[in-house]
Amino acid sequence: MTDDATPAAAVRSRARAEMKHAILSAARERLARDGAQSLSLRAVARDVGMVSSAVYRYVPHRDALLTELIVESYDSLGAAAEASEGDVPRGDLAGRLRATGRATRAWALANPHEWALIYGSPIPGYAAPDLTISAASRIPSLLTRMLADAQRAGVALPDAPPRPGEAEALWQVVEFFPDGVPLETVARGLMVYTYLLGSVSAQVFGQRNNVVTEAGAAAFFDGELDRMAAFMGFGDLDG
Amino acid sequence: MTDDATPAAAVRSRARAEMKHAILSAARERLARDGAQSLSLRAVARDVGMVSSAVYRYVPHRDALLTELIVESYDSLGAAAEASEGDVPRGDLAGRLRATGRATRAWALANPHEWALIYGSPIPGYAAPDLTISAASRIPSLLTRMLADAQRAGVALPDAPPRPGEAEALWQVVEFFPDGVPLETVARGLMVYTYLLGSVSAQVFGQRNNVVTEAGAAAFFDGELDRMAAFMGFGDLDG
DNA sequence: TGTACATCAGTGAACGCGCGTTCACTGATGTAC
DNA sequence: TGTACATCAGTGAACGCGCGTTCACTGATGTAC
Repeated sequence: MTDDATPAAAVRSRARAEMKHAILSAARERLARDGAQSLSLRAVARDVGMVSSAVYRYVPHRDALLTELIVESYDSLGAAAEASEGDVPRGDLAGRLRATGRATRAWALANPHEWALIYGSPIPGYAAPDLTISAASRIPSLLTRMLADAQRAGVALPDAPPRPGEAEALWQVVEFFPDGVPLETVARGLMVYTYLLGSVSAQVFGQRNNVVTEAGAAAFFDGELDRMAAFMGFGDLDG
Repeated sequence: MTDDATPAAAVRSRARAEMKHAILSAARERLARDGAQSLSLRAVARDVGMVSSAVYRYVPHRDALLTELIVESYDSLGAAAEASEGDVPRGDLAGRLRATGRATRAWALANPHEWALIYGSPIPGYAAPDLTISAASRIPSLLTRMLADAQRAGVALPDAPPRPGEAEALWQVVEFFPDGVPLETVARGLMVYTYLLGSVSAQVFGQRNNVVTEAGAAAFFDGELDRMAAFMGFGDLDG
């Protein structure tokens, strides 16, 4: 991408990259502090010590800035979850799910505005480009890998007679799984993912205020994860 | 509240009430069309054919308008869910859960901005007053009533050895249940509620685009509800 | 080595917009004597 | 019955703010001959 044909060009393009990085950092900090609604190009320009119009040398428009932050957020969360999950022995499926869930929750509580940006209400007028869609897949990938590993290891995965319409509804998800994973397992896998996002959102967005005590929130979330692991056929907590 | 001591005063207070109603209607329409972000007092004033400052005769400030819309939304959703759930025979617990879930989903898809207002990312700078908290309890009440009915009817509710920290975490929820409902049931009940909000949000906010087919979304949601019913000990789909 | 030219990051002013909220006011209506 | 007064919904102008985006420009730096 960068034109490094001459030393001077290399210097220029490095400076450009640094400037762009500074802009993104400032935007990231704004987002973390005030949320996506107050993220304006003018504010970012101010933070970085520029006149607002100068930012347009680096970012074509406000939405592009948002897109970059969305991708960064997905990646930051994905990396955190992968790191935690990777520390668990491959055979401990419930442990891998627990690590993924805990890392997701911890990241979300530490970065509530970023969480809201990627999993909260859609931003009016903003259409997420395809770029963001692939960045969103790191957590789902962890889950599908668990299920694939489980199947390879011969763990008995949830199975049941097919429900009407479900095969059609889920064909796009089914394609991500190796052959032979039961449809029931695919459906439950998507449910576990749905549950994970739902529970973490409930916690981050304050929907559990006056419901779950602050002191007990982490312990209850562990319980939720273990029950979801049982629901998924990892371990036998479900009795 | 209204001062109807004289006929004239009655006319005045009726006119006042009508005007306030018109303002709220306009605000509700704005919210439904453009979302909470674009809900401004000035826009509402325009819609209702007033100068912006006149609205202050009826609404003390923008946040109060938001609060009224939040309460209205909770009530509208609660009424819809109660109506559907009420049509199901009391003994059919899985059916009651399914009706509640379907009504919630239908309401949310029909009123996505209202859904986002009450269950989406928090609005920056807005602190929900207590008023909204009680309005939020109609759906949870439906769920606790199902569980109370189940217990009264002698249905075997989920039970398990207590998990560390969970009794402490959930004592505020436990208080809503009749004595003798197992802690495991309370925990799962909260999980079903969490799941309901999470799944509906995922659908309303477009997080299932390219995941679940549009044609199959309703069918898959039915499957989710049935699995949650089984998780709750309603019926024996769980095997 | 020296000069004319090209590049391009950053400036500053401006356009046109919308917002929440305040304030002194008008003018219609009803009330009290 | 008639007049002075009180009430109060709605007006219009203003304050002070922030936003995204455009555009002609300056001035430093590097390039080509």
